Amino acid sequence: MLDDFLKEEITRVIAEKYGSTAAGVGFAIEPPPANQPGHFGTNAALTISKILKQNPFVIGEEMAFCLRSKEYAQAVDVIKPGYVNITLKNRVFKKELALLLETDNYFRNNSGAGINVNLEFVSANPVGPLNIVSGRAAAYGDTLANLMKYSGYNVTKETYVNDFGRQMHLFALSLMARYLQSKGMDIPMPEDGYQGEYVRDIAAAFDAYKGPDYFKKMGTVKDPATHNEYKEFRAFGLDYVLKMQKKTLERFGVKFDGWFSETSLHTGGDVEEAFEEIRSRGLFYEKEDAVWFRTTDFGDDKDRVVKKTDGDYTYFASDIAYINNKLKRGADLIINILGPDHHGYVKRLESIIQGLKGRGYNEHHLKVIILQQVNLLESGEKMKMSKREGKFVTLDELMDNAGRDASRWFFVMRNYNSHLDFDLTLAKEQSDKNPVFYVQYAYARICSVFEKAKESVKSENEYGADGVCFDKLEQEETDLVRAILHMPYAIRDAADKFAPSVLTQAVFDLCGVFHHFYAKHRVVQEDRNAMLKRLFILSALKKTLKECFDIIGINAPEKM
RNA sequence: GCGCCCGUAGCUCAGUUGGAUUAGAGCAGCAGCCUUCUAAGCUGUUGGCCGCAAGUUCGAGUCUUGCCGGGCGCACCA
Repeated sequence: MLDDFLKEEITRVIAEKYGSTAAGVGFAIEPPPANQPGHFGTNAALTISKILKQNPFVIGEEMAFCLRSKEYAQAVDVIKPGYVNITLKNRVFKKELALLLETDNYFRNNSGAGINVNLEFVSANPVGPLNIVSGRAAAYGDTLANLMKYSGYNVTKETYVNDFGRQMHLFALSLMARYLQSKGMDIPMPEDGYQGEYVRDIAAAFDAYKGPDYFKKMGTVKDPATHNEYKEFRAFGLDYVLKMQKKTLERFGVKFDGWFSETSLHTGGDVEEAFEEIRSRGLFYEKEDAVWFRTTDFGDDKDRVVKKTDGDYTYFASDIAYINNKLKRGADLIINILGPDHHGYVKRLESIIQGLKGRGYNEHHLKVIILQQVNLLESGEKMKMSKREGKFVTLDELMDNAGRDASRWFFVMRNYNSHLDFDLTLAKEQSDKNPVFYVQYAYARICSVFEKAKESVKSENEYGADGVCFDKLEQEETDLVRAILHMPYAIRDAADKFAPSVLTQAVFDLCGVFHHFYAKHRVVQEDRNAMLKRLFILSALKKTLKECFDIIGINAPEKM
């Protein structure tokens, strides 16, 4: 990466001239503003001037003097407060592009080498179709997983199936009621039951699966919750919904390494094992016949019940066991992606990891990411969603209207701490307002250029690094090359910040630079040297975009 | 009342550990560009007391405090 190379070079210069203390101060490498010279600029002189207590401009001049003698430097300028801008020789760019084209892992880095990450996301109740809130989590989590893999992390993508508690129970009762109603029985839906139309569909599927004799066998149903057949409805409903959710996610391009059942934590002894660990640290106590976790030790508002007076475990108990289970499976870093209604839960999760592993465990071991809410707009109006009432837009419906690519792009284009407005009307239009078309169009255009070039260039080898001349580059060519070479940096940055939006932004910018270049310069043309040079640059761009699209999980269309 | 997130252009958002005498994009608005590799594109232009007020600093959209406004959460529910 060129950014890294220059950072090392500048650090070396600082160390030689001003010593190791100054070299330890952070600084930025960034492209200078359009009206300033240079390919890369640094504010290093400004940041170290604080500890050196010297005029930053003088420091900048001294640094520039050292840098000018380097073989890669064409020119070095020092600008007003003390910015040092480096203009690189063109052959440096050519060499770097050649490297990009030759290496398989050019866009990868090692900042997360050897770290096992358990990345949990979606984790929806298995009681219905996935909605757009899960959609945002799915797109975000999947892209983050890809980014972290590019940074060398060993990532396990996992989703948690809440098949143990009250919601599952209500769903099973709802299903049973719909089934019995379809048989003409006057069975009311449970209070807070699931009213969605899809429950009737599942009841019909149950009926088809079991056959007509099943109903006769059931006898009179007084209390569905204690009826003999309750468990069968529950099992069937769970299985049906999970298959449905898996299908939706598959269509969305998201595949989990594991679907983890909450029930298995209770049947497999994980709960007691985890409790033992926390109890041994003296963090549990009994009060009013319930067991409490002293989470206030870790900054929580109040202590939390893990085992109720009636002997049942709370949902929090499952979480304790689940985190313990993840640790046992070798996770060094546990990432939880949660919905906006869960931020009160962060302290509790942090308490768990410290209760299990001891104090001092922090965000390097557990990172909770709260995805802010998705507002669904229709013609600019906010739509209200409620799962209970069965009024919500499903992820499938979204894909029907907007397509997978636009949906995924929209979900990750904003950072996780921003509310996301998703305008259905806009997405349905599939118009140029949609940024995903802008970037895909760039890719299709490049493919089109290569198609056209076949008429005048026999073999791809002709525009390999050896066959092209970089002595002279147009401004738009230099801009394009710089934008391409910035991408590995953007990928690492996006992973470090858990922010896929950094990548979509960089891709969008890169495509803008390309469209600008395309409008100004022809690729296929009489001047053979210029043509080959541009084909060389575009082949690097094509590879770059393809990799970025793969990370984001969108298609790279050759024609549009 | 307490806690978390957020207030930047008409709308949706960028703005890296404070720094380029001019705060950036996209959409919307206005004005242009297709005998030439895809006009889903390009070019130009309009539009900002960066919520308000103090403080720290040579320097604040960025840090501190207070206030105002919006969203969400504060269960022996999940």
